[in-house]
Amino acid sequence: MSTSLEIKTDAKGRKQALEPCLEPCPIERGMRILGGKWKGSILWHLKDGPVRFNDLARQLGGASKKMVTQRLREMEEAGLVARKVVSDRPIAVTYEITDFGKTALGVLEELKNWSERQQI
Amino acid sequence: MSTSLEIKTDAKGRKQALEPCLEPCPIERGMRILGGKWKGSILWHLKDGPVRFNDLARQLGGASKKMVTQRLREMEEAGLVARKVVSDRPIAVTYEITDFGKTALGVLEELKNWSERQQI
DNA sequence: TCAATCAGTTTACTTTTAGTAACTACCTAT
DNA sequence: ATAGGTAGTTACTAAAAGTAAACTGATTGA
Repeated sequence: MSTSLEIKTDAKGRKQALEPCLEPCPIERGMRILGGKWKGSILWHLKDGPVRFNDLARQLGGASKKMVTQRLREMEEAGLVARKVVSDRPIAVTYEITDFGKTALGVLEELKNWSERQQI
Repeated sequence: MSTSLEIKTDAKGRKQALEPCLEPCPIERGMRILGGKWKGSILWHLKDGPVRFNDLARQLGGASKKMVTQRLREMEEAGLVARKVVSDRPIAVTYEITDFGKTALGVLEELKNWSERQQI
């Protein structure tokens, strides 16, 4: 009476999944790119324009610099953000969202709206 | 030249964030509810109707029963899924998505579509 | 000179998560 | 009796994620 069509019983009566969710199913894959702690928030903070490292760390009050650095590196590697050295002399670095990063904003927008609908 | 309006320099020249992202900002809150490993996939598998524990574990090939149990408990507590004992005698349990759980499907749909657009 | 800013890095831990594999306990069919 | 099903637990390990706080090394302003 199970509604799932994906479980089959073979000739010898053994059960097996026909379409086991291969480890990188789209939802898991997406979660691994956007789902780390702070990643969503970082991307969201960059959506209106480039932000400098320390400003970002301050806005994410609660995340340590190490965390922010680590996440930014991962996100750089994933192509979601770009690091730009604006000037040395007084060294200045900004992080900005890439075109690819922008494609993820829709997901975050949905997530944000959804969270906000749950009043707690 | 920073584009962010949220950083202010006080009377003594010290910088501070005006709107630091309070730890539970909507995006982080949402991620904590939907973002655990396997949670998204579990919810997605339940979207077409109730599924039994072992079927679910099989479909999530890769997740151990322990993981599946743990996630299901958390999701039950969050009100995303409901556990129903269908029969004892031959014991049978199904998990089904709640109305609240259904409100999260939009987010997952977006995430899934987004992931699928990145061909890798 | 002293203090503070920039953008991090490093150290030294602690906590959380994920994972395997074996086990419970009960039911059913061979 | 044995093998397989149901739905989980338990014990233990390994890896990942997180923390605070100190430290670079250069610059800038009082």
